[in-house]
Amino acid sequence: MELAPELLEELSGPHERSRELPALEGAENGVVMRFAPNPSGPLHLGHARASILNDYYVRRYGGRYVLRIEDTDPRRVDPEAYRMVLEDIEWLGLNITDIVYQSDRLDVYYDWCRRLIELGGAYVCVCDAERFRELKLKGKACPCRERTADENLDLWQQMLDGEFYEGDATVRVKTDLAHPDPAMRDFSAMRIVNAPPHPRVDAMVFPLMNFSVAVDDHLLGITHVIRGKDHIANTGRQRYIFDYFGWRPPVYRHYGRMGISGVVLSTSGMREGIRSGLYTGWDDIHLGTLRAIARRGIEPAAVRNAMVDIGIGETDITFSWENLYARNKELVDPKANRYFFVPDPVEVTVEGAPVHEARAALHPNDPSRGVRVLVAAGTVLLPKADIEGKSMVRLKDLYNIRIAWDGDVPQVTYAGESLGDARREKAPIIQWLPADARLPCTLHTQDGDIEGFCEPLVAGERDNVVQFERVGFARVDAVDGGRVSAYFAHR
RNA sequence: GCUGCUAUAGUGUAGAGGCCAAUCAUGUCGGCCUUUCACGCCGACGACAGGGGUUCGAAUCCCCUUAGCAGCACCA
Repeated sequence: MELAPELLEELSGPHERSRELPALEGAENGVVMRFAPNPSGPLHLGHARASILNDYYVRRYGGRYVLRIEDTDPRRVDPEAYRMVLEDIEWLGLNITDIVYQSDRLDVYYDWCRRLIELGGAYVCVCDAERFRELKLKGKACPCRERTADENLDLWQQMLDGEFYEGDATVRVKTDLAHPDPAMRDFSAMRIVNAPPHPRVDAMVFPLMNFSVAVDDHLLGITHVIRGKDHIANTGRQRYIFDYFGWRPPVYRHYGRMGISGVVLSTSGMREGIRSGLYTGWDDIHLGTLRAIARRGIEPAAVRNAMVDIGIGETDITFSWENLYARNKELVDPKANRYFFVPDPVEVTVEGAPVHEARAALHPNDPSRGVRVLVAAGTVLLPKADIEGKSMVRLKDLYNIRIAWDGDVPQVTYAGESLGDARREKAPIIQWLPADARLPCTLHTQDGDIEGFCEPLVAGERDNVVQFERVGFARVDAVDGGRVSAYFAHR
């Protein structure tokens, strides 16, 4: 039998099952796109949307995908972040073809800045920033605007020669002081930063984002830019630079704001929390970093599918953890082995029970994977919350027990093996563990840690996502001296 | 305040004047299956922000209102 190609594709992985996004104008012959993070910390869900959406279109149309590290603000560069950003990109599986560090390109920016000044498109402003702001809001020119190109060239050289201190001079792009949006008026292109020193380059004059971005987008041949709408004003500013040089700007798409609840997202907030001990590190599960959700057992393809589902709409949205979990579950459910985890355990001896060997499938939909063998010799561990108030329960894959309550002390007796009996009495079927074959296990959740025990075989699942039956999916993070540490993903 | 963008079910999304008493996913609720409250299957619930226009006809076009968001840095 022949399989249809689209079926084959589906069998090849859950990767491309997501919906189709709108076409990009002018992309038919391939695209050059970019992901341009600032190396101030590891990547988070906000970065994931930007990078995956761009990645999506590069894969769809073919072309190059440039990773551009935007490290032109020494104050906002964390040397560690260079490594973390690369790690996170690899985790996401982005199809990066080129890597560019802006700190390697300062001479390029200096050169184009000089040309812009020669063209009369920029001037060196030595006004106090506050003073300039007042003038700008009134739509008035500052005195520096009248200087000739030659005078500006001199001042620019002085900036490069270190004859100005930080804050005393800046290069401004001449735009339109009457522009209805004050945000467009004569924005800065170059500035001086005396301290801290840049970790990668010995320099004091740095381009501001709008200048370096415009220059690089042109020089790198970027054809399409997909970014958040917080950049709309920047697009307008960058347009001036393109116009001065007669360059053709890329096609821009600005998607709406994405609110993410329940986690900390701001880099400064995360850093402070880590410093103060509130968080264990960049992968603390209360953070929205990719390494944090990876630790929780969320797969990169789930993030990708969730982001493509969200798309590039201009509407502001709230990110749905629920939807992400659903995406993850469809990936993880077929793979995850099943095990028993007994939270908040009660140890009981089952009166009259024969020694019995339970054979529980590692995966109910895939018998070929085999079974876990659990031997119940009479004393077992049961999840307290599941037996409270019950008179009969069935221990899954084992036998039925009857519970008589002496106050809050359960008296447990053997009630036969019949599954039919359990069904007739509507006895819940619950997980359990032999008292003598168990591993202490901590299940870390965002709401706190749950202590309990799990099957010994879980020790062999380090770094895998497993399903603790009736509890949910969890990633086995560490196995240390017979103790299991797992992170809850979702039900 | 100024400038601009957006507004479809709980959440995300499709829809570019008639094919929409509005798509898909997720969710919730029922049912089936099942030695997990997983997976799978079946069914149900649930939305065009409000008001005016234009048109034979509007979720789709225009205006107003309301709401949300973004920018107004010598950050990215």
